[in-house]
Amino acid sequence: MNYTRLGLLHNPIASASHFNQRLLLSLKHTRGFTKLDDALQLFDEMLQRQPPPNIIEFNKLITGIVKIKQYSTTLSLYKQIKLMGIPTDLYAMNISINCHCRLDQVAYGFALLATIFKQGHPPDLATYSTLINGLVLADRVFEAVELFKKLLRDKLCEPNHIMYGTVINGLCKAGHTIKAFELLRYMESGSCKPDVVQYNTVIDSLCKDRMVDNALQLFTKMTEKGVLANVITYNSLIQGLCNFGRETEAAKMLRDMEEEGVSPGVDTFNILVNSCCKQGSVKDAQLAVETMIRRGLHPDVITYNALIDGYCLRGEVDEAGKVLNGMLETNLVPDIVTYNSLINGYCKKKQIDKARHLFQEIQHKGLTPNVITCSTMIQGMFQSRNPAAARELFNKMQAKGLAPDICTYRILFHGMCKNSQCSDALVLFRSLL
DNA sequence: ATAGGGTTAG
Repeated sequence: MNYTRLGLLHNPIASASHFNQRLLLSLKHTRGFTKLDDALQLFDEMLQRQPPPNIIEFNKLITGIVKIKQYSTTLSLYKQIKLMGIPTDLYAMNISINCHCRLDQVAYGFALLATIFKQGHPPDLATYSTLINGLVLADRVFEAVELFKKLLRDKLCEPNHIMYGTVINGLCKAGHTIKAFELLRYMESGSCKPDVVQYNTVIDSLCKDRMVDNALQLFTKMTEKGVLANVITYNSLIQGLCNFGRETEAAKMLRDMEEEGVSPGVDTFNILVNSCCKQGSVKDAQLAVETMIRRGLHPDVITYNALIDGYCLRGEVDEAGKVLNGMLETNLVPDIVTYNSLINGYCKKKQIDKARHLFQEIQHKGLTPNVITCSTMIQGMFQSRNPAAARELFNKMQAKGLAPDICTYRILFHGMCKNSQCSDALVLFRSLL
């Protein structure tokens, strides 16, 4: 037995995580943190200026903060602006409404709408679009459509393509692709012609509904109408074709897009890489990655995750470890998905101790195991004939507020039965009904 | 001239 080869230092995973800790540390001082800090510092400085800057200047700065999804921060900044007696405008109101909606507080958004009215200024298209989108985000699509209809009926505004797009998106998200398609047709017949965004929304939704041929038809029609497809259009179609085993057509679509002068992006390649891996051909996936690099595109976390998962599914966890090292060399930070794949890989190879080790380590690193992480570990524990440990983790995950999903239960019942605990499994099952 | 909508990955 060669103990050196098994030693921690030579374990790609172990050395990789050491590397990763350094990365996490350096990250704190580069991205995110300081950027927001800088913005906040500038904000304080602006607030103290005499006379204070225009609200437009504040809005500009705050827009950047919204872009990095700091919605609560944004709202507290507006509160400060208000306290300083600086007059706000409709832009500020709309940004605030959007933040409330993103924070799952649509009701506050509508409260701000009332404020706008009280101040005697009419809301604009952006106000309404934001609120409609807020209802969509809250899974209240029916109300979103009702609001939209009311605006049309009462002639409160003339919808533009963004408002139509918001409603079309809502209908798609709620599973009403056909209704969305009808609204798109309505746009085509009216004066506010659909642009590529509305077509993309419906095309993507058709693909997800397994109606790839209808999506392709719509794509053709859109092109005939002179609306140019963009990279998102092609991504949706390529994804749709790959999902239903039509890889050859997907490859042709890739050639077509290039002929049309639309360059595939990292996302486009990720779809292909992922599709190759899912089909079990990690080698082809590697080739796709080489192609993307040759074209000057940089693989991202998703690219690496797909490769790692591809190897792990085949039980080739050592190969996956090599990919992980390559990922770290490019300064990319593995996320929970990366580790879920690796844990799964170890479990598949019956190396439950390594899986456990990784499970511990990600928590030290500040990553939170999710339902998939726990379910994977539970499955591994059953497979290594340790039903007690499996049950313990099952209880622990719930104690930590992680609700088991249907997969967890499937794994649990299957594992218990396989470990001669059929009657216990049945009792547990009954208790769930 | 500052706000609101679309795709992908696990």
